[in-house]
Amino acid sequence: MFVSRQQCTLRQHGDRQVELVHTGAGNPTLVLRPNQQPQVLKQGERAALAPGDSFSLIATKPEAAIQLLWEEPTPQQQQQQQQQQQEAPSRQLQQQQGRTQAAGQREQPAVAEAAQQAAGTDGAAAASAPAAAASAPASAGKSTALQGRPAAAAAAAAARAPAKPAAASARTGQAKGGAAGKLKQPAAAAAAATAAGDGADAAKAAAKAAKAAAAKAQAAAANAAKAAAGVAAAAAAGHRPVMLLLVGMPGSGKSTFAAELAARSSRSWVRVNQDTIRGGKRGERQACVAAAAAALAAGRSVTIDRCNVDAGQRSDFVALAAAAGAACHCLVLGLPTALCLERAAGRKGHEGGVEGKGAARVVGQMAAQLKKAGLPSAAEGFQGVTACSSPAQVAAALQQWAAADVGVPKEAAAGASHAAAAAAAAAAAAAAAAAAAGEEPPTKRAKTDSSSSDNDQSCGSPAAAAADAGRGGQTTPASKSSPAAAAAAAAAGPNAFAALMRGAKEQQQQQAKQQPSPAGKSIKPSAAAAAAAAAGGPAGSGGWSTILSAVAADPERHSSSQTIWHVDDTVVGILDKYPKARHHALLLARQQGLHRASQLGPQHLPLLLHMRQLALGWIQQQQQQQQQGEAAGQEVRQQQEQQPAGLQSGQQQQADQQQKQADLQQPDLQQQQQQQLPRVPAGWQLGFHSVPSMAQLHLHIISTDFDSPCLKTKRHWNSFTMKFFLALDDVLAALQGPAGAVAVDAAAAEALLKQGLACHRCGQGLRTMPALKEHLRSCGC
DNA sequence: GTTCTAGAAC
DNA sequence: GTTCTAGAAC
Repeated sequence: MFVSRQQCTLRQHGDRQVELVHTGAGNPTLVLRPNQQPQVLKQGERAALAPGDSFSLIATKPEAAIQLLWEEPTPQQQQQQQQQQQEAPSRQLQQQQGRTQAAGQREQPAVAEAAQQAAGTDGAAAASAPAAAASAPASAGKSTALQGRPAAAAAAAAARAPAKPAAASARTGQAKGGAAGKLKQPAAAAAAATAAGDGADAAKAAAKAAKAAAAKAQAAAANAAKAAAGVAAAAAAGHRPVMLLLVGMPGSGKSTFAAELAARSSRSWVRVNQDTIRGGKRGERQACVAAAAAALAAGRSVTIDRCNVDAGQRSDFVALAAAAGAACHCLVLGLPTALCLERAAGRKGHEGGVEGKGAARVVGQMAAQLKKAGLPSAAEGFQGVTACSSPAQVAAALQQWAAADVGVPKEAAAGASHAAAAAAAAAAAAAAAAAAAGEEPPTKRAKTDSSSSDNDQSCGSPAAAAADAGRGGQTTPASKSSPAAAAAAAAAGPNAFAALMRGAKEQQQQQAKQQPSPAGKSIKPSAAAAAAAAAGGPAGSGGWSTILSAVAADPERHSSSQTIWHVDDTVVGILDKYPKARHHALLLARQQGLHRASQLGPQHLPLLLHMRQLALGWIQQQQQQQQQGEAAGQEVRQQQEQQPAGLQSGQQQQADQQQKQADLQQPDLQQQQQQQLPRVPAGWQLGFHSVPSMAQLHLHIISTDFDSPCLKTKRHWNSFTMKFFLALDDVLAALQGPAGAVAVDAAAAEALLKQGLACHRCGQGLRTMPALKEHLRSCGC
């Protein structure tokens, strides 16, 4: 199987229409865009793109190729554009400043830049698909094409090209580099003068410093006041703004993350960047604080896109958010220094001038500062701190942030249709329950945990916070002595699955009462269930078998339950009511009538890839939570000391170790190199049951420890360890193969469930389930 | 999917 | 006697 996925953002391209054109050898390429249905692009087909579109390309075969085409403007249009640019550069700058980076770029076309990069740096990738060049349509003259470039290469080049607002084009040479170095803090000046023994100057400097401090306090108070009013108004309208403070060295992808988040999220995000805060030029931190306050005042969420290397630099923003009543989260983009350096050195037109040969010095300085300062801590006032140490983790964090609605109050989320409103509501409910029971809410608990170590990291990703809150509600049920506590406990109590099971039964009973038979006797529940099953799907013979269909059809109805961890237009993620391992979740397809893997076809590839991405994100959250629970503060400090980059976490070490195990388990390195999708971590498996008991296609996400009291029977065991379990990647391969389908022999699959028990690791046969479980505990295989 | 229970296995 | 399984019921 070959699946290559690349993400990129299309920059403004004048007023020209931009299109993706498939020029490959007949293998479809998938085009994914936020808030749009995935599009399968076949040979010769085109997809129109709007300026600022963020999109992903998934090439399903190496020879698949995509070209970016655009209509050349007429001379008259060119003249008109030039005139507009000459007349209103300042207006353009102002407009750019107020927009997201992804949507506001009016610089040179990304496609052209991508082509330049491809010619210079991506020759190998381009050369990997000579067929694409040969098959490129002769459309020159009317359009300009990236001739001979496969989709993956084009997308990779575009993705590597750093996003670049128009402000950068207007930046003067004077603004580059050391503007920040010329700034002096009043307090520092006063201290210096005092140390020099200059009494009069010292007094002047002290007075100046005091005046500056007073002015700063006054400005902070004013900022907080207007921000608080905006946040309160937005909250009343159902969308409480949040602040996301990014931490990372140049080249770590902060700006790209902010732009992508703005493009993908249903929230309205404002990106505050210190490099462009002063009319496109670098400004002071306080200007960023003011801009953040203005964003919150306007009811918008805000990303703080600057290095934010130490707690001191972050404190003003945290204080602002706290004063305004907005949740403040921290995301650390702790990518390896070498990678950041490579990125920074290779980019052109960076808004802060950190590029080319000069980038090494800046990146080095920032790396040293970050290492010295250590990881941000929730104790600084963050609701959550998420540390990413690889591009894959950053991508997962982006996906989570784009999908989650952090900070949405419960009452607002109840009627919201946004993806993770349910999770946010669950978190709020669990927090209320914990508070009513005299406990700290999850967010405060995170602070307490992290306070055990200055450098401890807590993982406060949106969904992780919700999941954490959910578990808290389960393990520490609230007292029902007060109405508030009872309501909260009801919201955070038994999960949706249990409620649904009860609901289905009650519904059957009600139907039986309301529809007496002609003889005056009630219809048996089993008859009603059979009717429901016949209408709802092929699986099962009771009402329970259609429960998942009910969740998939109407997740909002069950939004008070913490078992729902993800909702979007195509899938719903829930925790398995009866987990067969320490970690076990399900991703439900929402398409009606889609019940089992044997119904899948190539048209479902976007859905399955989407599920795969979500599943990996959920796994990462579980790993983070596990790491958070296991890691003592001392261990974390030791790990940080061992990592030169200063940001690589214990979690990454664990991931690396798992990756090594995965490598050992998967010796086909060539295939792995071709397959550019992130791999499923060792110790986890994703897949479908060949013959599911329950209707509605559901992907199992399960850890392979199989350590759970709910795993009781031979059927349970074999359903996850035999070929009865269809691995997602095998399903993807089958759908891309000649058959384009998953072949399932139901009778053979059922027979597998009755075979003898054997350890999934060492293969040892065991006679009974208790013997197997004892073996799993003691064998260490 | 789980729970219940009769009966086989030990 | 207890433990465990398999199938019916839900």
